[in-house]
Amino acid sequence: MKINPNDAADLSAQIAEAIRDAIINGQLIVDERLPSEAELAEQFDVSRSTVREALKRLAAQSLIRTQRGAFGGAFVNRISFEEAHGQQITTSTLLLSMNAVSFDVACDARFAMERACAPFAAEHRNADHLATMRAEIHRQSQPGLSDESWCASDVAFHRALVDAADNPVLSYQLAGAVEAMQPLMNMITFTARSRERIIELHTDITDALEAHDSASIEKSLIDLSTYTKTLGDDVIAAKQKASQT
Amino acid sequence: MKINPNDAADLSAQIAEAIRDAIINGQLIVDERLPSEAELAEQFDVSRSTVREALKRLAAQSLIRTQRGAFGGAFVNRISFEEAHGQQITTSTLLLSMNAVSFDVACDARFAMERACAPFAAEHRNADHLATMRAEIHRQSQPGLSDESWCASDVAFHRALVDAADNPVLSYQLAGAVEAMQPLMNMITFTARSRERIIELHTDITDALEAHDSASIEKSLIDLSTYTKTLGDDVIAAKQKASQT
DNA sequence: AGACTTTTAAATGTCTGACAAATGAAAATT
DNA sequence: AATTTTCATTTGTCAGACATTTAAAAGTCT
Repeated sequence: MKINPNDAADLSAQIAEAIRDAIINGQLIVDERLPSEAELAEQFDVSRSTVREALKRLAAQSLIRTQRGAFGGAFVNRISFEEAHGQQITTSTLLLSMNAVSFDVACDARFAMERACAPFAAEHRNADHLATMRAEIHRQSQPGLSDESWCASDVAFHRALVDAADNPVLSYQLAGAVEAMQPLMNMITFTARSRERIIELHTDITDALEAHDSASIEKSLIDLSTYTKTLGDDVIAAKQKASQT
Repeated sequence: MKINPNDAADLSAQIAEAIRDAIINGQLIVDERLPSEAELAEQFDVSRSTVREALKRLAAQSLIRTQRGAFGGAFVNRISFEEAHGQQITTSTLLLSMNAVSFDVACDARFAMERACAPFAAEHRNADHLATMRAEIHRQSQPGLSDESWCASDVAFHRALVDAADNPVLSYQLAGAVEAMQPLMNMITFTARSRERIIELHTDITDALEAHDSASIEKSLIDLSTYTKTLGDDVIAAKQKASQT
């Protein structure tokens, strides 16, 4: 492994990149042990601190894990769906909150992706998924539920729908999108009437899922998306009106 | 900012987490300057090296950027779609290559998400998108095109379709999924006949897009998904047969 | 006064050397 | 044979030093 001296970036960034490339193109395989920090320092002709900073960068991306002690060291990490999922949520959440993404755009994206898994969910859903969804609907129908609990239940409901597709790649992508939307959804204050309408649609979705009726699931999701956007627009309109006075 | 001394993790990981939390929940806003490394070291009561390792972790996630010199320092970074996209590709690519995701599962996920943006693409596509797609189709139809160039052109084609939806959130999510699939797609050796069939479907998709016909786009995408899975299964079957003899 | 150059202070980047703590293998002991 | 102890290796942390970069501040010239 060599580093490009022309590159203007920091040494630790260059070294991290070199190792990352080695992992991506298979020169370093899962669970393989990297040379010790001292050895890497010698190989790259830098100090141990610089190597350590490079390794921390890789650790932050779950590309390696480290273990102390004799026969410890840095090992190439098999990144799990769980880890990737967590990183995706962090990234997506910040992306949405920092880039003034409009509620409509985010909503469109979210429900479009959710709709994408409808055919698979309709085919692979089992009793557990249906039970989870009905349980969440029941919770949602309880009066006096706080906005926070309502939103958490909403996430759980949609998470179950996504998981019903029984496709880990879809679950990882979609659950990330749904959870990243949470801060935006929390903006909305759900009135008793709007909750009622959403519960109706949730029930429609669950019924259609039980009936393996993909088209109806998609139709209800479109309705839900439209309705959610309406709620969001109302909140924004109310805010603008308030700021004008 | 305080760190939890009960936590068993490394100090640098704890500090990174504390700062990350401060960014996520808005205590640190975009472009705000963090205290200098020396000040952070004092605040957290650790050495400067430890603080630096924490900052490198955050930099690896594009949460901060650093600038040298007087009035330099670490600044909260407004993460761009571009950066998020790059990270997503790295993560997704490794996730797929390291976790033995079956070709069918990945294919299903990819085309399902692409189908999700069909309605939006049908509505928002402009002449540029169509021109890009037709140009890629033309390139694909040239004889003697290497497998690599073929795949690159395929990515560009689908990228244009996704971008036609004119939804940055969808683009970011989907383009990541499409590109992450590339290493799996490269597994397939496209014969002249299979290329011909794919070009046919690409043309159908482009025609439907031009006609604002969302349903036809979706239908062609399903056909393309089915056909691609067939090709993948053939390769796998051929490999198994070869390994048995 | 305004434009240009030089100085300077502050900050990150890198290096060196040291010690602490963990950990599994090997050696010693019972 | 089982248990305990020793020990070498490796990461985690610290302290201090110097190099490099950078923009503001001070100085200089027209």
